[in-house]
Amino acid sequence: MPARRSRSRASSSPARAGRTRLRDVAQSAGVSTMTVVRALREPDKVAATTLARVQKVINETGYTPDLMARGLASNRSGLVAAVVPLLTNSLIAEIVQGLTDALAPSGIHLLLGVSGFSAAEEEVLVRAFLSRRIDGIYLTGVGHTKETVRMLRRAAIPVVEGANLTRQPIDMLVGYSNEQAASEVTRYLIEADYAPIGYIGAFPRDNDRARDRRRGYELALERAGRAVDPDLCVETALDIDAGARAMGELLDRHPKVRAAFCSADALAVGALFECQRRRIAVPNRVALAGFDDVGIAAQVVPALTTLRIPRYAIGVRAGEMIRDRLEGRPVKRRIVDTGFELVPRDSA
Amino acid sequence: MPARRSRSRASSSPARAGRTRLRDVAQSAGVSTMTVVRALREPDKVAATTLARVQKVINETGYTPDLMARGLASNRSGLVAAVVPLLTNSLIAEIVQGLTDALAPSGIHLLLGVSGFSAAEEEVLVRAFLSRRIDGIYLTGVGHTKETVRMLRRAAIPVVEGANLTRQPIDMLVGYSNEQAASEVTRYLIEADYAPIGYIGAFPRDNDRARDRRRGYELALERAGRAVDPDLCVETALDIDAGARAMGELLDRHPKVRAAFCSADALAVGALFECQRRRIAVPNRVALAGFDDVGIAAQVVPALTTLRIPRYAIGVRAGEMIRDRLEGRPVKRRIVDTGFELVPRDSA
DNA sequence: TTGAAAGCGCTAACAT
DNA sequence: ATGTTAGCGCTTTCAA
Repeated sequence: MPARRSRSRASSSPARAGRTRLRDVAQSAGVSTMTVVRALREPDKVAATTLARVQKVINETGYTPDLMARGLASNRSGLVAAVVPLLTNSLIAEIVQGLTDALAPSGIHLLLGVSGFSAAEEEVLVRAFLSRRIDGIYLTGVGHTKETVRMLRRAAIPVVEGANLTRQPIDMLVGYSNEQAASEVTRYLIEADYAPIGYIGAFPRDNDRARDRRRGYELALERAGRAVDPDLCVETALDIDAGARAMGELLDRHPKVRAAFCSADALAVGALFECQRRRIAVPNRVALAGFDDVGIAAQVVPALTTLRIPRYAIGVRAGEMIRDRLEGRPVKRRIVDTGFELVPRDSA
Repeated sequence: MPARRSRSRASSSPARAGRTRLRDVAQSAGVSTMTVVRALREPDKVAATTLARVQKVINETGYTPDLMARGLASNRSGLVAAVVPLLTNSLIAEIVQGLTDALAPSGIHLLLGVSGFSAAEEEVLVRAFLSRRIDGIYLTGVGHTKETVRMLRRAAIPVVEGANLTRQPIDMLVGYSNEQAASEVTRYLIEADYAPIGYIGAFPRDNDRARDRRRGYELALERAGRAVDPDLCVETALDIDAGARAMGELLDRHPKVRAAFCSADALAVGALFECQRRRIAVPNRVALAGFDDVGIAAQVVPALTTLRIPRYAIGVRAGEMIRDRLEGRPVKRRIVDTGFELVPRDSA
C-alpha cells in the first residue's frame, strides 16, 4: 500500500503549501507539540532556553493557531452570536457596538445575525449559530419562539436577552421596562395637559419592546381616566420616513391632535419633520415625545423630549455577563434592570 | 490496557451527554457515516428506503452538523468577515445589512469587526479572522496597512474592498470615486454661485473616503479658479453632534460663509440643526450639501441636497462577489464602479 | 519540564 | 449505492 500523498500527515518531505501548523513549529524547534502549546499559554512552565527557541520559530514563521481546530478540540469556539432585528437603527447599532467592544478584549468574535423582526427567522439563526458551537449569545428582546428557547436551554450556554424586562429570562438579561418607560413619557404629556395624545409606534409583531411601549402608553391614559382611542394610534415601520408618514396620517385623521408619543426617536424625528413641512408648530400646536434618546434627539430643533436608556452600556454589560460566565466568574445578578430617565426638552 | 472512558470513541454503552453526532445517527439508522452525509447533501444518490430511515433518525434526534468539525475537515469555515470603522452610521449599517442579506442564502455567517477608524486595529482584526479560517472578507475602504494586504494576499481568499475606488485593489472592489463625487457636489455649489464655500468632513486619518472627499472639494474649487482656504475647512468626528459643533466653529470663524459642503449626511444634518438654532436661514443665508443620501436627508426640512450612492447595494454586491468566488462562478468584473448621483433638493 | 497518544466530529479519497 | 480509512490542527490525558 503506497503512502498517499494528498493527505499525508508527514509534513517533512513535500514543502507544505498551506499555513504553518503547531506541529511545524514544534518540529523546527525540535520539541513536541505540547511544549509549543505551553510556550504559548503557560510560558513559565517551559524552560527558558526551550521557550526562546520556540518563540524564535514562531516569530520567523508567523505561526497563528487555527481557531477552528482549537475549537473542535477544546469544545470552545470563541464565538459569541448577536441576533438583532435590524442594523440600521441607531439604538441597535450602539448595542452591537457595545457588545463587540466588551467581547474583543477576550479575543471573542462576534457572529452577527439580522432577523428582520421575525421570531421565526431568529429561530433559524439561533439553530445555525448553535451548529457553529457558539460559546454564548445575545438576543434582542424577550419574545422568542418556544423552539428557540428550548434549543438555547438545551445548549446550556450563556444567553443574554436585552432591551426589555421579563420575570422568566432564558438565562440572563439586561434591560429595562419598556412598558413603565413608555408610561412615564405618556404621563409627562398628560400632566402637561396635552389632549388628545396620539401614538406612533413600530409594528408590534415579533417586537415585544414595541408592544410594551404601546401598552405603557395605553396604561398611562387609563390611569389618568382618559379613553384609549385606537384611531389615534398608528403603527408602522421603524425609520424616519415611516415616522413622517405616520404623523401625516395622524394629522389627517385627527387635525386636532395635540401631542404624539412616538415609541422611537427615529419615528419622532420623522414626525417632527412632517410637522415642519406642514408648518405645524412644535410644541405649540403639536407636542412630540420620542424614546431612546438617540444622538439626533438632542440636536434636532426643537430638541426632542424623550426617554434615555443606556444604549451602549446595555451592549457592554451583556458582553461582560457572557464573558464572566465563560471565564468562570460568578454572575451576581442574572437580571440587570438598567432603568431609564425621562429627558424633557423642547418638543413637549 | 483498559479502555479509557472519558474520551472513548465508542458511543454505544455510556449514554452520551453531548449532542447527537453524525456517527450516532449512522449507528441508529444502521448505516455508515458516509451514507448519512450523502442523505444530507446528495439525497438522490441514496436508496429511497435508506434515505427514509436516515431522515427519520435525524428528525427524531434533531441532529445538526457541527460546523466547526465540518470546517476543519473540509477546509471551509462558512464564515465571512466584515471589518467596518464603526456601526453607528447609517451608511455603514446599510452596507453590513446588505452583506448579511447576500450571504445568508448560502448559509454563510458574518463575523463582524469594528476597527474604529484605525488601520492598525483593522490589521489586528484581519489577523484574528484569518486564524479563524474565514472564507472571505469585506473591508471598508481601500486604505490598509502593508501587513493587512500581505496577509490577505497570502491567504488567497476572496477579498472585497468597498465604498471607494482604487486601481490596485487587493482582490475585488465595489465602490465609487469619493473624490469625483465630492468634487461634483462642490461644483454644484460653485455653479449656484455660493461663496465662500466651507468644508465639514470626517477626520481623514485612516479614512480614505474622507480624505478623497476633501480632495474632491479642493479640486472643484481649484478648477473653478477659487482659492482653497484651510480655515474654511473643519474636520471632526462622524456624527450629528460633531457636525453641529463643526458648523458652529465654521460660522464663528467665518460669519460670512455662504455654503458648506459636508462630507457625510450626518454632519450636514448636524450643521443644519446648528443653523436652525442660530436662526440662520438655509439655504438663503447658508446653503448646505451632504453626502450619502441616507434616509434622513430627504426628510429633514429643508430637504438636504446630497449625493446618492447605492448604500445597501454595495453590501449586497460585495456579498455576491464573495459568494460567486466561493461557489466557483467566475467573477466577470473585479472592480465594480457603482457610480453616484447628485440629488439637488432644498438645502442648496 | 517534557512527551506520546488518543480523539474532537466531520469530510475526502478510495474502495466495493 | 454504500462502506472504509485516514486525516483536518488542535487539546486533553496520562506518563515519564
